[in-house]
Amino acid sequence: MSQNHRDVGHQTETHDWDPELVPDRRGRTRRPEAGCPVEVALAAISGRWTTLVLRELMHGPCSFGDLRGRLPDLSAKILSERLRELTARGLVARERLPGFPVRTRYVLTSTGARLRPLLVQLYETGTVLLDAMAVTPPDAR
Amino acid sequence: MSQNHRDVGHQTETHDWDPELVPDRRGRTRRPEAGCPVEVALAAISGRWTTLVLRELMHGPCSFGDLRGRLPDLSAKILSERLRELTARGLVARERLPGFPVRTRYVLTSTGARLRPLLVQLYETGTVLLDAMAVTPPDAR
DNA sequence: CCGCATCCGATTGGATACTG
DNA sequence: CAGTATCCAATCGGATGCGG
Repeated sequence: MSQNHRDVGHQTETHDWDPELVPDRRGRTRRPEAGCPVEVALAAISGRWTTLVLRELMHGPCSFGDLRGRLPDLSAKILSERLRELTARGLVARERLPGFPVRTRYVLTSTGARLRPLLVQLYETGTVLLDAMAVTPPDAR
Repeated sequence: MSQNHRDVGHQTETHDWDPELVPDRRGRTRRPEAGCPVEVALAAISGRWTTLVLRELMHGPCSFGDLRGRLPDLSAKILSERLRELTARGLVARERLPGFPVRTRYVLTSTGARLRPLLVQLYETGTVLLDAMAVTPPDAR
């Protein structure tokens, strides 16, 4: 069930596409295009530290200082940059609480929460790769 | 079932960790560390074009020229760079066939094939994000 | 046909210091 | 407490041309 009709439509196709890997036309790109779902997901988590910031927020709302405390080696500049990006992407919301000193909370949006399965899959895949590497050391060529 | 024992062990912990998100100690890092499974998985697919090259190889073995044909906007330099990286990571194997001109085939290793669920999850997550964006336009702040 | 070498512009990450 | 401003080094992606 792999080699089939090459003879339909206007033969613009160059391939047979695996329907699990590429279920619809948006995945049949010849270049890294912004509209491709894979690129969208990668863009959502792109940038160093981003997955760690998301991990913290998955555990619940955090203030700027909370995040700095949990990720002490992440500079304020980068943290603020990441939070701005995530906010711009609609994955995180900033809540300013009244009073003094200013209190701010960062919370995952419902969209941001939907990244959870991806983070879990990243963890699982990474674990698999680590195990495979242990069996077949990286330089067994 | 969220707030519990903070009083065990030597209280080096700062958190309660979500066991689905962070099943073991390797995920409880304060920095992007090479040993963290999430970093390992991200490193495996890192680099522009990498997921596209993997997508092609998931459909079966390819020669250098096959890949160039399928991804015409990917320059030879970058393609060769990506293939070297993937090979060094143990995800792809290079097979040189005898004869002239030289024939080379690139094939996923069994380890490389295990990236499939990650690529599928990236696609699914991207689709979810695209749908969410359609409902709540990116600039609805 | 299958690549590598060189060069270069753009982007990224980070250290440091400063403000409301 | 919650960030922004500047500056700088390193990395990355890509165009072009050469070699086995």
